Amino acid sequence: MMSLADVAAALGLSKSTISRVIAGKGNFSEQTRNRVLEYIAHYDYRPNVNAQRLATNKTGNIGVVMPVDAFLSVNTFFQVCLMGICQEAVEHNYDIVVTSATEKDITYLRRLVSQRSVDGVILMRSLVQDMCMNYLSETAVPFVVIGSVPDEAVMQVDVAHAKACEELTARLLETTGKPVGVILGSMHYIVNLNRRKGCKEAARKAGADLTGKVISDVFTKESVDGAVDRLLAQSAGTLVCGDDQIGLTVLGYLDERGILAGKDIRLASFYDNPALKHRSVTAIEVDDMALGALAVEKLVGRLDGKYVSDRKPGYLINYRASTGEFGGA
Amino acid sequence: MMSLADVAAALGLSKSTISRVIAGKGNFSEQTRNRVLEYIAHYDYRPNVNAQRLATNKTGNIGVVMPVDAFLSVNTFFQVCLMGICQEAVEHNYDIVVTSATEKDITYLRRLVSQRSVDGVILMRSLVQDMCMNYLSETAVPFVVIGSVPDEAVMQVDVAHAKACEELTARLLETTGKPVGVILGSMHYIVNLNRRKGCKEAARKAGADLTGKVISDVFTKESVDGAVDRLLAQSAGTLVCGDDQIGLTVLGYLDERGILAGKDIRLASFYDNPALKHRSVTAIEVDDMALGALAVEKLVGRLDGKYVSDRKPGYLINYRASTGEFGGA
DNA sequence: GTGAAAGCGCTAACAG
DNA sequence: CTGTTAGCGCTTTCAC
Repeated sequence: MMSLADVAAALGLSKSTISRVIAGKGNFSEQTRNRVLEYIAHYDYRPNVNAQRLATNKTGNIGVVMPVDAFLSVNTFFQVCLMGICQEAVEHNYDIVVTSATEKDITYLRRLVSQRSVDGVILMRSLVQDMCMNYLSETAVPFVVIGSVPDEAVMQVDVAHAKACEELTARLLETTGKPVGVILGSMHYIVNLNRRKGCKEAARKAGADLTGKVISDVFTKESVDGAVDRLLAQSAGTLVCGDDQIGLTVLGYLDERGILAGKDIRLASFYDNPALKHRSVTAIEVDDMALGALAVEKLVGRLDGKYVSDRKPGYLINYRASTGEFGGA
Repeated sequence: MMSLADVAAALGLSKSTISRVIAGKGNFSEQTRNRVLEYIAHYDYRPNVNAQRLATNKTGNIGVVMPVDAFLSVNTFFQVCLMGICQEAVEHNYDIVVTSATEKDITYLRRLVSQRSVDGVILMRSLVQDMCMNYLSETAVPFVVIGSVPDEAVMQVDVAHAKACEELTARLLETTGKPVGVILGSMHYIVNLNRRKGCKEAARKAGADLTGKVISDVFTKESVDGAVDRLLAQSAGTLVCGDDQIGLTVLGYLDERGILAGKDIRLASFYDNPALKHRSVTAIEVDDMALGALAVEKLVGRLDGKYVSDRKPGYLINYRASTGEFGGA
C-alpha cells in the first residue's frame, strides 16, 4: 500500500509538499501541483485516514443515533433520514457511524463518544426527557437534533410541525359541521407535543371545542382501535391521525369495520406515507432526506467552522379524496 | 485528555506495560495488572482509537451498505437488520459505518473502501447482478452478504427462504380446491428467485399447475393491483404475496374493492410485518435483527480469525385467520 | 516481568 | 516555494 513517503520519494519531493497539494492548502507551484496530482491519480494513491485523523485529532466521523425503541419495524422515517445524512456527509467528507439508543439506555452512545469515534452527533428524534441530549451537552460533544427543543442553545433542524398541523386542522374544521377527533402518539416526543399545539391553536382560532376529542399517547393497535371507537361514539365526522403509523392502523380498523374513509368518514394524517397516498388519505408530507441532509450541513458547519444557513425545511399538505367532497360547511 | 503516557508516568511504569495489560496480552504481574486496571477505571482513561488503528493497521469499523433504491420509505427490513448489526458489532468492539448504494451506483462504497475506512463490509441484500459484490471480490475486501448467492466462496447468511415458501405454499395448496395465485417482487433479487423456486417446488410435489398464476417483478401499486385483477379473473381462491409490501398493497386493494381477506378470499405473505399481523394475515416471520447479528458474527470471525459457527437463522410460519377455516379440501 | 525504542502515515510549525 | 523536524498515541519487537 502506497504512502505519502512513497509518493514523495518517487517524485523527488518532500512529504510536506505532497501533503500540501493534497490538502490544497499552503504554498506550492502550479507545476508541482500538476505533477503530484497526476502521479497520485495514476497510481491511485489514497491517504491513510487513520494517520490523518491521529495527526489532526479529528475522526472524520459523524455519529447518528437510531432510536431502536421507535417501532422500527413500522416507521421508516429514521432510515430515510439516515440516507439523507449519508449523502450529505459524503459531500463534506465525513463518514457516518450509526449506533442505537433507547429512551432510557444510551450505553452505546456513551461508548461511541468516549472512544472518540466521532467528531459530532446527530440525534434523529427529540424527547421531552432526552438522555442523549443531556449526555452530549454534559460532555460538550457538538450535536444537532432533528426536532424542536426549547433550549435555543442546542443546534436543531425541524419542519414547522405545529404550523403545518394548525393549517391542516383549520382547513378540516372549516369544511365540516361534525366534530373532529384527533389521535396522537407518545407525548414523550416533542414533535407530538407540537402537533397537539397546532391542533389546539386551530380549534381556538376557529372557536371549535376539541375537549375530549384529542386523544394522546396511543401507539398500540389496541389503543388506536379504542380511540377510534371513542371518537366515533362522539359522532366524529373527521379523524385526524398524529402520524402515518396511526393513520395506517386507523385505516385498517375502519376496513375491518367496513367504514369507508372518504365516504362514511373523513380521514387525515399529520405524516404522509406511500401506503396512505395509495389509499388517498390527506396527509402532511415532509422531505425526510432533506431533513437529514440539513442536519449534516448544520453540524459540519459547526465542526469545520463554516457559515451555516438557517433555512427551515418546508412541508406540503396533500389534500386527497379521504377528506374530499362531503361534510362541507 | 489522558494518554497512555500519562497513565504510565502516574504509575511509574512504562507505556508498554500499560499497553500490555490493557490489551491483555504479553507478560505482567498480577499486581501491576490490578494497579493499572484500577487507575484507568478510576480516571476513566480511554485509549485513542485512531492511534490504535494506525499502529495496528485496522480500522475497527464494519461497513454496511443500505440499498437506497429499495423502497426505503416502505420496507423496514434494512433498518431493523441494521440494528441487529449494531448491537452485535458492539459486542465485538467494532463500529458500524453506513453508506448507501443502488443497483447501478456504488461510488459511495468505493469511496469507503478506498479510504480504508472499514475492515470489512456487510451487504444487506443480494442481487443477481451485484456490483457491490463484484467490487468487493475484486478488491479482496472481506465481506458477508445477507442472502443466498450461488458462489459458495462468498460468505453469506440467510434464512432458508425457498424451504419456507415451499412449506407455506404446500399447506395452502392442500387446503384448497380453488387456484392459488402468487405475486412476487423483483427478479433482480436473489431472494425472490428463491421464493419462486419454493412455490414451484411445492406445486410440483402437489401436482398442481401454477402456470400463469405466478406473477413476478411487481412492485408498484399499479402492477400489484393489476396482478390481483388477473389472478381474480382466473378465479384464484388464494393470493400469496412475495413480501410484506406487496401483501399490504394487495390488502389495501382488496379493501378498496370490498373483498374481505379470510372470508371472500385467502391471503398469505412470504414476509411478515406488524400491519399484516394486525389484519390477521398468514405470513412467514423472520428475525431480521438476528440475521444482522449473524452476519456480524461471521464477518468478525473472519476478520479476527476466530471460529465461526455455521448456524442458519430459522423462520416461523404464522398461520392466521386470512387463510383460515374455509376453502378446505 | 518490565522498559526502551522504533514505527504506523500523516500534519504542521518553522526554517530556509 | 520547498524541506526539515517534531510530534499525534498507540503497538510491538527486542533487550534487560
